[in-house]
Amino acid sequence: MSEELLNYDASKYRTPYGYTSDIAVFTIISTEVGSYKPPEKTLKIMLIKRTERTKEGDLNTEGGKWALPGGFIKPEETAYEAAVRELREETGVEGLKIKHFGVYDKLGRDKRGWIISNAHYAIVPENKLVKKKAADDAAEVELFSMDEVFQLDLAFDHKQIIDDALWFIKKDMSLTTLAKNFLPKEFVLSELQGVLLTVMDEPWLKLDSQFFRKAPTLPFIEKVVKDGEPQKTNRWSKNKAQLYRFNDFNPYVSIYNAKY
Amino acid sequence: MSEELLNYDASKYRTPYGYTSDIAVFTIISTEVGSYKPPEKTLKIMLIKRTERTKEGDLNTEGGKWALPGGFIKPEETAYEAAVRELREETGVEGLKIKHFGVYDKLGRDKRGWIISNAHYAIVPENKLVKKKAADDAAEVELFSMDEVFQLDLAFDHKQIIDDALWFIKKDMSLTTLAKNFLPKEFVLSELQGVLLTVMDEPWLKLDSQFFRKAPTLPFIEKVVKDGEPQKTNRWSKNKAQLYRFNDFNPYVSIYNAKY
DNA sequence: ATAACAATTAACAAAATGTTAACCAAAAAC
DNA sequence: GTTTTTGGTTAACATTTTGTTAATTGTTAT
Repeated sequence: MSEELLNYDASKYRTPYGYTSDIAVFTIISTEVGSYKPPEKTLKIMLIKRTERTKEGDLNTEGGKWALPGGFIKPEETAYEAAVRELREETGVEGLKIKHFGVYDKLGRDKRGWIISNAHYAIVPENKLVKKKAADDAAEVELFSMDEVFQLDLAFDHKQIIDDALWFIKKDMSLTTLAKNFLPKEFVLSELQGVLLTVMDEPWLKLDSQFFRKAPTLPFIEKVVKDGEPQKTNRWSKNKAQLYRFNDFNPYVSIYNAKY
Repeated sequence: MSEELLNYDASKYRTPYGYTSDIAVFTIISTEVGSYKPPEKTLKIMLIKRTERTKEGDLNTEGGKWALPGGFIKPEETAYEAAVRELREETGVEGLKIKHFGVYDKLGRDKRGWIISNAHYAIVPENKLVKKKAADDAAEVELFSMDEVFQLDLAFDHKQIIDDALWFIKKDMSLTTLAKNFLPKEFVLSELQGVLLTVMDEPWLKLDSQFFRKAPTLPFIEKVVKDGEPQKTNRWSKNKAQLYRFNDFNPYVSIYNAKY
């Protein structure tokens, strides 16, 4: 560490004006498209609308614009803890996958001064989001598709943050069993396929015959079996389909032994 | 002061006491083990020793301990820019791969107060590090192997940061062409293999016959050809070996179509 | 010369993949 | 109540990619 740290002189080095935790909350919404058809799935992000005025009646910073949920971090908590807290306050949901993916610290990103944002993404299974409620300073909470969100005039640099979040979520979906956070405990292969396709677009995923042949051999999912009987459902289709669940196998891949 | 700034109630939210950028600088050191033998490669990390006392003669925070290079970020720069600057100051090298990988913000990690560290890793090809020089407040600069570093009593939470950095570098080595940052522009397959093995430990990489058959087909490296003639070298061996270089193919892998 | 050695290259059986077609049970249509 | 359609799943098979072992090549050390 350089000179600064040793002879730390607060007057010499300005301290940040604030440290915030922002969360890009993603969910996948299923819309019924007909009975006994797999529903259409769309990736959505939750945004809140900033109030025009503060409680004191002053004009609010970036008021009226849509923004990521989040807020100032208290000294006694970490950004991750703040994200957990904020997410609970905004959506009423706990125990979700939350992950840090970046820091936004460019001077000027927030007109109030030098404010650092520690950005996270979170995955909410769609059924959990019914409990969502507008929080203290949020006039409205709404879900937007990715197409919609990039049409909006977002607060601060939140467009950039969402862009990056989307990139990370795509990457994590390809490389980890992140998909399980979008799915019920026990699911059918077509549900998994649907989730993957909302985020990734590998062409072979769309080819049912290939996906349905390969998927059962994946080491991180397994058939649900009860009393020796494979469990099936006809949740989505006329024909009974095998239920699967994620096990705790940790997949590992590398570009040096992948196929191309 | 803008209107926004006035409405900001600083008393409500304490501000961090400082915002630092720390860099885990990795390099791979080759030690000759005999002529015409591929040298032994070891992953090393660069640490600096904090001085016992500040220039004013006061006891230095965490003085005498080994620490990651880094320092306070100025409001007008981003953490990334600070990392670039610090790395130049500490090693005299520019244009290197630097990547953010985490934030450390737990209260108590730095005894001086609420200080947030934005952590990066950097990759330095070994020949570049000869230019290293002790910087202003660093009594010493030294390279440590991973075994050595975890024996040391490091300053702050830098042990944790290095642990995490190592994890990220392993991951990035598997999933990106990060290896090219450890290698010269044109390299031989055994050099690539050596670099990969210092960080990853996939068993098949060690099997020469498999590695040497697969590697030439990897889409992101290509044979160096000049005037129709494949370029070869006998840098490391008696027999001439084909030179390769990375091209700009961007490899993409996924756990859903990998082999296991 | 010849043995040793690193760096390939060849050969070939075993496994995985891409592709097309068949199968099956339950609705839905007739 | 028979037939058709639909989603989920298997079967079959040619093609490609692996894992493994052996052979080849050019260069030094002896």
